Amino acid sequence: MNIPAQYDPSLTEDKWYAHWLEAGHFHSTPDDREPYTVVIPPPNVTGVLHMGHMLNNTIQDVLVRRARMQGKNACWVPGTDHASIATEAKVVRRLRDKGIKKSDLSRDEFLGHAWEWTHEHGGIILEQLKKLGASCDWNRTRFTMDEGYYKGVIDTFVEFHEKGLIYRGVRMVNWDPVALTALSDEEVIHTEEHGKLYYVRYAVLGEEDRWITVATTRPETIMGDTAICVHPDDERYKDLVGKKAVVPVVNREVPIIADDYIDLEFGTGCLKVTPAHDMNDYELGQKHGLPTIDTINADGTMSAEAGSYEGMDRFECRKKFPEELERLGNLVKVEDYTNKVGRSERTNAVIEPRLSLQWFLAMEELSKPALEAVMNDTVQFHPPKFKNSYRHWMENVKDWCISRQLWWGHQIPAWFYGVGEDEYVVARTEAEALEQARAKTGNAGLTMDDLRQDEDVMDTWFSSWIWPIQVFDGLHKEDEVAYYYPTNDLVTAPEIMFFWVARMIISGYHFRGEAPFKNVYYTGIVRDKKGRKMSKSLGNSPDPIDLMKEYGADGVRVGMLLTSPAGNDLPFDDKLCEQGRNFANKIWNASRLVQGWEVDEAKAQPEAAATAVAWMEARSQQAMEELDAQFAGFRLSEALMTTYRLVWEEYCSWYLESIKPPFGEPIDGATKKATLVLFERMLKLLHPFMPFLTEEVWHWTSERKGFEDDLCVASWPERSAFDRDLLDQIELAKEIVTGIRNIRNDNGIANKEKLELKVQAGDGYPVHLEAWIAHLTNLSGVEHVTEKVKGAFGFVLGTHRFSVPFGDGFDIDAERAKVQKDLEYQQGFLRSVRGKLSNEKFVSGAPEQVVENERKKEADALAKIAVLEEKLADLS
RNA sequence: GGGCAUUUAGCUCAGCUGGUUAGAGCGCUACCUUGACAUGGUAGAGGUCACUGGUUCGAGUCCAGUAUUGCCCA
Repeated sequence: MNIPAQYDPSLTEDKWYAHWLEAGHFHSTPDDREPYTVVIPPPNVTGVLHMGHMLNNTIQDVLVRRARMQGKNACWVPGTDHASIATEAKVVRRLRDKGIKKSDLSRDEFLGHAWEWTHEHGGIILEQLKKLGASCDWNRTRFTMDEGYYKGVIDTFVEFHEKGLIYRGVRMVNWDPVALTALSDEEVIHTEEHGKLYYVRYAVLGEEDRWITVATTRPETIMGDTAICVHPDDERYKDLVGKKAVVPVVNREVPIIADDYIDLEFGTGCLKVTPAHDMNDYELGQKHGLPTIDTINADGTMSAEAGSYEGMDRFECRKKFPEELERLGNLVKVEDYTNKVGRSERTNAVIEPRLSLQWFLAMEELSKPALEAVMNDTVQFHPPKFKNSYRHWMENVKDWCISRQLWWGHQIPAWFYGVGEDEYVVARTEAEALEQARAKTGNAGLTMDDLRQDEDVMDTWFSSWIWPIQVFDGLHKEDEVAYYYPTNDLVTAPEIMFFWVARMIISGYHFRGEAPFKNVYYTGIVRDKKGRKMSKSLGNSPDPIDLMKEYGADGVRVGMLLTSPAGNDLPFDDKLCEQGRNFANKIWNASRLVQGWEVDEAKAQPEAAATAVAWMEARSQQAMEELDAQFAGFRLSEALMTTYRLVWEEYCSWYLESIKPPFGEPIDGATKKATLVLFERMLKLLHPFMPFLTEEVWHWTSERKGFEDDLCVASWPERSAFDRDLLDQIELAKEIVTGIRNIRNDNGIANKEKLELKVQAGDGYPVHLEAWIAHLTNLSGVEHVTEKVKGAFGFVLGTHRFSVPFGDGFDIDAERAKVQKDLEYQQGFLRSVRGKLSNEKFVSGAPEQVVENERKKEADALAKIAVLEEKLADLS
């Protein structure tokens, strides 16, 4: 076989992905096996793959592929999210580019455009995931607005409404004046921004030249003031409480009230209370029975209540209004000020707290079992540090505003039959709604034309929170959900712990009485080299598809996982993918080597090879033991590193070098056979991380007859007892090898030149490994001696002493310096050990085992020092 | 402002219940090319474990404080 020296992923990846699909390896149906289920965090339907997806889905695929090989019925359910606000914003933008305004369209016309966009761009991201090798069950692909799913969302709404948990209410909400919709708290991003703090004085009614001064960052809301508030203990203003102040410009008389909410230190200690435009003021207003005057329209312009400013943008008004205050003598001073400003996650518009009538879901009772489940580890968080913030949020959970003033999404199934805000019914279908409305009104003549459905849609998360149930149509039928639910592992970003994870656990308990998954693995944020979050606007995110073209999907997968412990940010660097690609190439070449060996069945197995086989057998078992622990703890980076070192360092650098026959010679049958067994084990361990390359070379190692022989569905290697003593002995033998190589290196002795080794063996010297050592270091022979060897390079390991007789012209000074350095190290070591042993308290206080250990170290160090001193004397 | 984390080699990270003068990968340095792979091999250098105090026979590991960086919440 003529195989190129370099691995070319483009020749294998598409081929094997198509092969796996054809074989149906990723498709799952319920059977007798233990299920292993993962539901994908559904990406936005019109999104494209970014580095965050790459990380997230690589992790999921590693877990799923490993489970599949372990004989579980692995089911990874893919799908997409309709992403109400994000998608609608994109559609609006596209229509605007075509010169169409959303307001010129009917709801149905707009939805037509949105569906068109969805069909055009939807699913691109799923195709991209296939390039990554994601082993999803594509037959199960769901969309949060496909027919069955839509129905599930509506049913959920109706059920909670029937239980009295969904209600309508006037609340202060986060209003996005650009998207013209309410947002949940989680969709608002707070950042520090520079602004100004305006000091404005209000005349106190009935007192000559008495003023009360407030500090505000939002002077444009002054016209909506309905009180001035001071702290009840504030001596400065005590006598003013109960009096009235006059709001400048609009000349409204408002009460001066007292409340301990006020921060004495902030500004002047006086607060203007504007219940219509500030969350806290609203609560103060409720508490003190203040009127609410709304001076800002939904689109962010000033309302009729703002008098001559009507129609002016709120930020323009913020500039103009203080000018009028100054003319009137009410503006005291203006300071520069930095404060937190909330902006819409989607449109970046400054959020306007706004009173509006919205739909809410009462959360307090619902969330209790979900809090409990995480705190008692029924649902385990990885890493567990996230339990803290989860608890904090769940203990302070607020009612969920689930309505959005958008068109793209699940329309709220409420129909109004009258003009009053309470004159509505909630139903699964129009027919049901009509029936209910007739019953409620007693008017049997009511028709659909008399009903008007609520214009709003539901928050996107109100559909994705039932994802682990409804991807199996679990709200409507039991067959599949009973088998696959609860799912096993969820892999997601901590940013959406509240949006999504917490709510899935809540809905899981509500609908199925148990949590939707057992483990939640939180990935970190992918950052660039400078530590910045990767984002489209910064343009610092590489295109994953380009990366996969350059380094291969396997290379990128390895790159993503190399430095990403759970919950830690991933400082991404192309270098990591390069490392992954190099690793792929290494495996490729190791395969080439093994593949190329001719076998001579008559040839006896060399002792060195037999040793190597026994050692590699034990070493790979030991690595599998480590891997199991690492996977159990979701320490995937460590698991990858364990596999990486096992394959590269131990299998390639030590094992293959140990068994390699001399150039041009065949290998003996026993060694070749054992090597193939070991190599297949390596491929299995590698497969979850590097599926394409491993599947390719898997098919070289032996004849594969059908789909069932694919590595993708091969059985995970079985654990068995292994020879730990041999592993320890080999570690010592490796040090001997290194010692001899060092002598060659330091003295410029070529590898071809045979050397003689003389050994003064101490206790536990691994004499049976000598053939192996000799093979790796090209020795002419090993001689055991009892006397010290003169005229030789030497090194000491434990109580064993090794010498290599000098050849011609060696550097005696360099050798002496080396011995001297070693001696100093040993003397320092001895001092530290003796420091402990001479400490009365250590000897009496520390456990016997520990003291014993120190005594042994002391003895070893003394022996080594004696040898080194002797050696030094020889050299002088 | 409140809460939670972080701080160990040039970089990215391990180091579990305190007990080898601290480990890995990458990078770096030296040497090595007819031989699986230079996307490689062999070897090497590199750390007062953020700082200050404390507990202990013994602290990277526990406690307190300070500083640092980051995240979440208000």
